[in-house]
Amino acid sequence: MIRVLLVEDQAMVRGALASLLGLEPDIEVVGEAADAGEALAVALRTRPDVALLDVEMPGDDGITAASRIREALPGCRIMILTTFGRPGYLRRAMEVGAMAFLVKDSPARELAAAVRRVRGGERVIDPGLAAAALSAGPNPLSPRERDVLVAASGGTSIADIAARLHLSEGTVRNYLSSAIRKTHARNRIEAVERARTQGWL
Amino acid sequence: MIRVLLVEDQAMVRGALASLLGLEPDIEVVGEAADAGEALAVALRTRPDVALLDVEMPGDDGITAASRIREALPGCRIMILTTFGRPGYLRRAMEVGAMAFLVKDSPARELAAAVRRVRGGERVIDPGLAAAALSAGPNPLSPRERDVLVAASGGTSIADIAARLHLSEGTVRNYLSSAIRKTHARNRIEAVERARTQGWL
DNA sequence: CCGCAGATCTGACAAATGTCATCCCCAAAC
DNA sequence: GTTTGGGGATGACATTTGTCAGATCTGCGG
Repeated sequence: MIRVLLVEDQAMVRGALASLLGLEPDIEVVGEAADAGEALAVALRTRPDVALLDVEMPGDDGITAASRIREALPGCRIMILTTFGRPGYLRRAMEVGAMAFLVKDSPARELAAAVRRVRGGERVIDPGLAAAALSAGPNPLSPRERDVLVAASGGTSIADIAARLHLSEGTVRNYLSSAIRKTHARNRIEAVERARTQGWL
Repeated sequence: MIRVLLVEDQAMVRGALASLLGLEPDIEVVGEAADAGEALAVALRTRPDVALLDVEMPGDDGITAASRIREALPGCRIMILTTFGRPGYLRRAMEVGAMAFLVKDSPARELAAAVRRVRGGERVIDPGLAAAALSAGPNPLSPRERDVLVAASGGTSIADIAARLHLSEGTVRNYLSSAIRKTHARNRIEAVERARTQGWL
């Protein structure tokens, strides 16, 4: 039996995935979690062979959770499952030692197959995605530029960003300007958009 | 047997939901579709008792698809399943004659229960969501304001919006200004954000 | 110790954006 | 038949942005 921990914030999707994996005779879902904190706790308690983590969730994301699980249970294999095949996500997932990176719009039957391959020590990564991640290069944003971009999403004004980050307005403008340049965007909103689709935020 | 059509763009989620419903002895998934066009075609071919549609998908959304299915198959009951419990979605779903409105973060076991209740002619709607939809009031945006807001998302400049919609720049500014006022936002980005979370786009 | 890069700030400037008053046209409502 | 509201436009104006050239200060590698 392959013992699997399932981490996904949307309860209905989580239950559905559990039922999907439950169909397989050699796979057993031994734990479920809805967020990063719960994920680590359940992992420690159930000691799964494989942890299957969604990236997008409230609070710390699935890759961060993966990193913590890996520290605590080095034997546990990590699989990342995500709606968005963003290059930056794949890169982070690899840095954290993930064995698989799956996108939710690939066919359902691939999930169990991937779990088996990962348990066997194989890596499972979409070749197209891998190429995109490599050709896109690493995240060009400095930590501060990233902070400012994050704060700028949702239409926050320069003045509010400055207040929230304890910076002068001029500094915020400078960071935004360089973030805009680095993302080849035409304004901060496009910059946020592009950085996000690259998985840089 | 309750014959169900499943419409969801993410293949893995679609497959997982099918497996979840497949566990029920009295429910049969007779068709699957990944977008609005496919949904109508499969509906006509399989004549399901119940169509379970996701809202967010590329191209026409699930509510639009629901409306077309209802026209073509008046006997088919419509259920809407969505990640985001946005008031405007619920309102549109009701206008289109949906019997159920479910959010993906409610528990998995509620899905089959809802399918049965809907087949029995009952409506299934989260009371909290219904209250939110009613208290939020109807969409205050005029059709044109809505168009302009949609075009403005993603950081498009005024000039580009004007070009795309064949309007003068001044007119675009006027529409954006009134959309900003109606959404109680401080700039167009916040306006897009708020309109979107209300389900007005 | 030097140089460099990142973080931070300032001031100045041009361009884009948001607001407002005012106008026209048209169709639906009263 | 007149009021009303949406669609569309113009011009003027204040504010917000994005850009650029400098200018500190810091820690780190050589």
